[in-house]
Amino acid sequence: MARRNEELSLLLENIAKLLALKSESPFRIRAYEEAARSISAMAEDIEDLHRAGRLTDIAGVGSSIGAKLGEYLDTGRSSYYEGLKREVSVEAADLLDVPSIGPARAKLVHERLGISTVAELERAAREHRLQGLPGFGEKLEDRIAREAARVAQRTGRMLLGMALPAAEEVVRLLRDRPAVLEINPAGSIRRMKETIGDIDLLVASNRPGEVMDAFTTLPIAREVLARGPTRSSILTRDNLQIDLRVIKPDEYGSALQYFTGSKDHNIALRQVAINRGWKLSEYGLFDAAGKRLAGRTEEEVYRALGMDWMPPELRESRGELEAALGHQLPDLVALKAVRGDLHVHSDWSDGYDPPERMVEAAIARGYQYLALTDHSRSLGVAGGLSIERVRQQRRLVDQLNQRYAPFRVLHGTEVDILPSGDLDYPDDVLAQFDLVAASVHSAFGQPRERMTERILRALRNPYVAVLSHPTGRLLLRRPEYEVDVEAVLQAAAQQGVALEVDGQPDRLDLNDLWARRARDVGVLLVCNSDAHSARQLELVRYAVATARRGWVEPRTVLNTLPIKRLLAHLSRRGRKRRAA
DNA sequence: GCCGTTTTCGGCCCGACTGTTTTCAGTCG
Repeated sequence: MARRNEELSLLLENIAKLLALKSESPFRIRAYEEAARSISAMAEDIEDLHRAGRLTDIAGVGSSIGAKLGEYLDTGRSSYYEGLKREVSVEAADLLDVPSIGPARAKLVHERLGISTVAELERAAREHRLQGLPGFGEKLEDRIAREAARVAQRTGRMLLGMALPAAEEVVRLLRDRPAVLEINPAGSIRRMKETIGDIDLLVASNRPGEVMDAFTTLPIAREVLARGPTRSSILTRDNLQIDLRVIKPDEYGSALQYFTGSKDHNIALRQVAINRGWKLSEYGLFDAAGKRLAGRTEEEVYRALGMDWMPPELRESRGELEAALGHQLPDLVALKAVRGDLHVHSDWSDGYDPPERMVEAAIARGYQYLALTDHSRSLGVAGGLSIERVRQQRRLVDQLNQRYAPFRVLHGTEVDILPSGDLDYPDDVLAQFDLVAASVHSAFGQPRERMTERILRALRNPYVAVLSHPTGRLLLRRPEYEVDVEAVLQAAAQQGVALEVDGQPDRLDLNDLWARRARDVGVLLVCNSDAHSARQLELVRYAVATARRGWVEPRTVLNTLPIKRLLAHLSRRGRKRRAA
């Protein structure tokens, strides 16, 4: 099913924005914002909670917000939101997307100048019509003009797969400078969230001036947006904004913790400190007398609060604090635990590199095995393989196995699940593959029941070992298709089919929340790159990161198995299922 | 608007920066 949590979260965020424009009580506004965050972050499906009459169990949702959510879920509308929209210009809420524009300034320009859109704001700033307003000077106006122009052309959030390499590039360029003692990405990048708003870097140094000089003069810096003693921002050639902060070495741990977030995690963590009569900030952990208890390292901060240090991927306020307090954090799957990739394409279908190069790249990564899974015949646009081509490829795979032994090449297929639920090859062809992964690439618009039955039918095929990118979403472009994922999880558990966590940055499918649910249900997962070139084998890191965000441990990840045990697993379950 | 092993009222994470001011409001993370 398409989870509606984001939709409801957005509704509350929009209400919060309109309330801000009305200069409502900041606490009321924050209540809506916090409820929105809870709903977006929680693992449960909000529709399930609503059916169970448990909406007010959600942190930050009381009777009033609960009733509004209920109304929206029942009727698809919110009379409260619609009333607000009549009262306040909805477009004006977009002004809040412009940095340096908050509720007060948005309200002011809206009421005094009738400005409702970002484009109007930009024009007004360029025509110097803002300067007369109270609190607006030349510099602010200039800044608004630039920021509004950027917002007008940008798309908002970016993929982790775009943000992380940019951040790592800056880390590489700065880490060997003498003034840089430590440097890390912080924020949602460090937590490996699937999309990123801002790229934040943290540096520990006693010589901030030198660090800022180095940062603002980097060759990749196209423009310096701000330069201060502790914080600077650049715009890269790729039009990405990167913020860098310099921290005193003694405070680096608490600062890294603080700027890594998530915000919800930090609020909850501060509460743990407060409960002990202490205070936690980015400068350290302090007792009631103001004595500093911790701050040099993150480990120190968490330990002083009675917890184990936890990987950033867990810090989403989804139970990790309780687990850390009870010393029961999961042993997360790590990239180095992956022994092979079970989903890659070669130039036989829509990949870029020939099978040999894919194999060599896999060997170079230290893998024991690789499954070539080119597309099946009906996927014409992707060069899907005819049955004859499948036979030819089998011979090539046999040769590759001789040539690269003991490395093991599995002859696989990413076979299309046709709209009927039939697979794109007959069983006698499927029987000849070492590994069959099935996936949906067509008829995305099928109604929920039909799509669900289509996928369940594919899962019942005894040759199918993996379901690839199970929900079909493309981040920032296309939502998941309508499918009862819970039913798919249950069927996969029952049939012993592994569900993929696809590492393509715009897929990350299953996502972290479904991966966690899969873990809880006892479904086997597989972290794949879905590489379409040798270079893309590295995308498996995003699959692993997504699984880690889902609390997944190595024992439930198929491709952490060494080759012998993997082959044993595939043949054992194959025999059992064909017998059944 | 939410919330409660101090509570059903009175708090709500907290500090820095910027630009505008001349002591502070607004914004941000």
